[in-house]
Amino acid sequence: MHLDNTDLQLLALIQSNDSISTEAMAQQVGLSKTPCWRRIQRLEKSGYIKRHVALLDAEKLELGVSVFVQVKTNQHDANWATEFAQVVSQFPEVVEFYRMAGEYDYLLRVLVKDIPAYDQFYKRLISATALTDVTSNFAMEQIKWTTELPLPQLTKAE
Amino acid sequence: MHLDNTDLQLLALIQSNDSISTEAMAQQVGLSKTPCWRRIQRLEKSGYIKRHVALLDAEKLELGVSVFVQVKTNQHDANWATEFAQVVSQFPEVVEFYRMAGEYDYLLRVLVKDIPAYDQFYKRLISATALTDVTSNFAMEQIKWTTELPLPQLTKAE
DNA sequence: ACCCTTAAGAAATATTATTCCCATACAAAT
DNA sequence: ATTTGTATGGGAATAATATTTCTTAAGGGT
Repeated sequence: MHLDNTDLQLLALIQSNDSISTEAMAQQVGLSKTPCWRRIQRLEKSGYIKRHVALLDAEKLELGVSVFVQVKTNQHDANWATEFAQVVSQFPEVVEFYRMAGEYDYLLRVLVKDIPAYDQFYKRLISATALTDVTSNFAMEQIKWTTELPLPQLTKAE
Repeated sequence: MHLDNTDLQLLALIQSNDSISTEAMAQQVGLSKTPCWRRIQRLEKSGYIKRHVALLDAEKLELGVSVFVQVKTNQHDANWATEFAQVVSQFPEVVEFYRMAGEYDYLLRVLVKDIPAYDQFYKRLISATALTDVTSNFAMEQIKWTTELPLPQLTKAE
């Protein structure tokens, strides 16, 4: 499926602000609301738009501490990996979870209230997974965090 | 400001799915739509709800590669740090950016199409910041990624 | 009992989303 | 050149939803 300039503009708009009405969006991209609405429908059905969510204030909700957890393991068979992915993903505190190339095997971002809360989490993690080589790195400050994908710059003409 | 169980339920709901109508939300938390709507307004005005966004499919948009960049520096004065934060935040590819405790000073998550695209980014980053100690770690697989905060479990009675 | 505050809900209204119908542009086929 | 099909846009009507308005009930303090 092909995305033209207008589609990209709409995606850029909607990933930055989803409160805006179809009519207002239409104006911004130079369409009337019907074709604009249809394009967004199409982007949703084709999966470019995955979901609509509200972003909450982590600080206000006492979840201001991000901890990055590096995991090394010597278990490398597929079954173990699947099981491990399953178990770790269950934890709501684990908001990001990657399998890595290089130095360590997995990287987690864990979101907690404070250090003691992290310690609680850590103990649960260890007992659930029997990991041994786990390094925790604490973030002091979140300088930037965005859900906006770096979309390609729009071409002037098509 | 105090959040009761219903507020937390609403936050949990809306951070998971913002397409749902006020009426449907109201049903789920056992309210009629007016008080439900008012609670959400209140949560927005008080800042618990920061914004409403659409989440796009990074794979489909050819932005499937996450690179974690660890930065060490010996510059530690406040002016330099402010300037650095500014410059790095400008890059749209930098979707997360933390100041860290411990081993390294900063951690970035950079979102790119592929390795060559990362190399392009890397060169721009280096020339913009004059950094020397930079380690790049590539994610092979994104096992979990969510914007949903781990909200406290709801209490049975208040 | 009385006042005051807080929160709920029903109904009315305003706004927005969605559908329906038609128009235009362009390309391929005859 | 005319036709036919396909893709895209837009105006107007309708349906759904958000927002306001008004009213009621419950609890706490005097």
